[in-house]
Amino acid sequence: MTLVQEIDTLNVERLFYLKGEVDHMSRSTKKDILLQVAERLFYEHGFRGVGLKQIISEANVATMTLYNHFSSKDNLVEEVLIQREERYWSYLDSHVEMDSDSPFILAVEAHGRWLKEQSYKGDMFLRAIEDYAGTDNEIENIARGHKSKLLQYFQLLAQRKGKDNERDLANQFTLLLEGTTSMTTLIGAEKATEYSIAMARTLVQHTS
Amino acid sequence: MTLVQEIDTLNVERLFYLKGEVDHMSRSTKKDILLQVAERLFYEHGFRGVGLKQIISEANVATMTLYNHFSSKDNLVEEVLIQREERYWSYLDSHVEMDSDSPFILAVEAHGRWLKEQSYKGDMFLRAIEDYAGTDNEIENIARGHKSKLLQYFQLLAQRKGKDNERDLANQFTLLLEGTTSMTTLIGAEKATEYSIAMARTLVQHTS
DNA sequence: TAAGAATTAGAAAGGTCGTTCTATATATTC
DNA sequence: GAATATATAGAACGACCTTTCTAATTCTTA
Repeated sequence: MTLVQEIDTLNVERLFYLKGEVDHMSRSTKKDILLQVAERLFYEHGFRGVGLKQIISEANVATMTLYNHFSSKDNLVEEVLIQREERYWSYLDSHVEMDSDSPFILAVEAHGRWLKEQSYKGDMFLRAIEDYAGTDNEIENIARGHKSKLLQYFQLLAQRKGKDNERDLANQFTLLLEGTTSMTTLIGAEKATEYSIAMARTLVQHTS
Repeated sequence: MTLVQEIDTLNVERLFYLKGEVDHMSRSTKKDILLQVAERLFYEHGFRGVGLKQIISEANVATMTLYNHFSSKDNLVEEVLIQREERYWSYLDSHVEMDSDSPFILAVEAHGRWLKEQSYKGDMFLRAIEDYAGTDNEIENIARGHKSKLLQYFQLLAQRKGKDNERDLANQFTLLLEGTTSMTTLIGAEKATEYSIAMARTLVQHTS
């Protein structure tokens, strides 16, 4: 059982909410295309900066096809976030060898690769929190859920490695990842990751 | 001469661009109110999430008063960013004692106080870069200018303190500040700053 | 007090937005 | 092959957007 799977068993309700009753096998292809196109456009221009017209146009789909799969634009945003989160965790999971000497460093490296391939410009979840905060929206919940799972991830990792200050270490590494993501917008994923790995090594060595 | 002033002399064109020909003494009160209201609303709901109608309504001014002072919404965004940047730098300048033993720590602390008072939720400049990227807009230039000035700031600080790896240190501290800002959205400025200061101390001590 | 500048409320123009509707066409399934 | 589900194009809706216009009013200042 991977670390992410373990966290999921701790948060059963949230997981159920995330996966819903969706049968992944019988998923419509059109829906997948819509999710993919929407994610790209939302990420590039922001949720509010992209209209449904552009999405259906680039997805080569009729208006009603979108509304057949998603009850509203907000619902589309929600599903985009859920899909992106799943991809992020499977990415982290597949790159972090828990029994390694330094799983923390591996996590930072994996996050760096994710940035290089999927997040060259800012963080979609943070953006969702900011854009939809205070509007009593499910979107914010989903995005915040992802972030608290990140904290849990590092906390559990610290626990596994017998660190006594799990909570502090988890927060520091989450801060490090968030900083790397922001820096990617400024100096690119390559350099940002280089610096964060250097910092991570220093932290692991010199934190009680 | 403070460190920020010194950086400004290095970037004369940009400074001139920022300050323009504006005579701060004869500035209209209405304009100030508009800038203040717009900054608050833009920060809370995003540039695209706030309409001019809401801004003029909360500022208690007429539509034409806004257009008398700003040529467009984009121009309003620009001036809001410029004003916010000025406030940020005077904030940092007034809190960082350059001759201190650890000006780096002071800078992190000052940034933390800025977050607590002015940026409880994300970074306005990063957001501007993301929202307006690729649209050939002055807004992105202003926001990116602010970020590169931040890098310069730490680079100059490192240089002053006789560190040999100025560039690396500057990038690492900028990453740290950006991470703190992001974490503020998740766990609040208080705790985020606490963690970043701890990390900063570790870094200063154990980086060549 | 007279003249010029700034501000006012509100309407109007011209767009785009999210969403719904209609009517036709294409797939899928029994 | 009939029945059911899914997709199509595109018009229509009302709401909201930024920007412009008008004409009356208030403020500033010489």
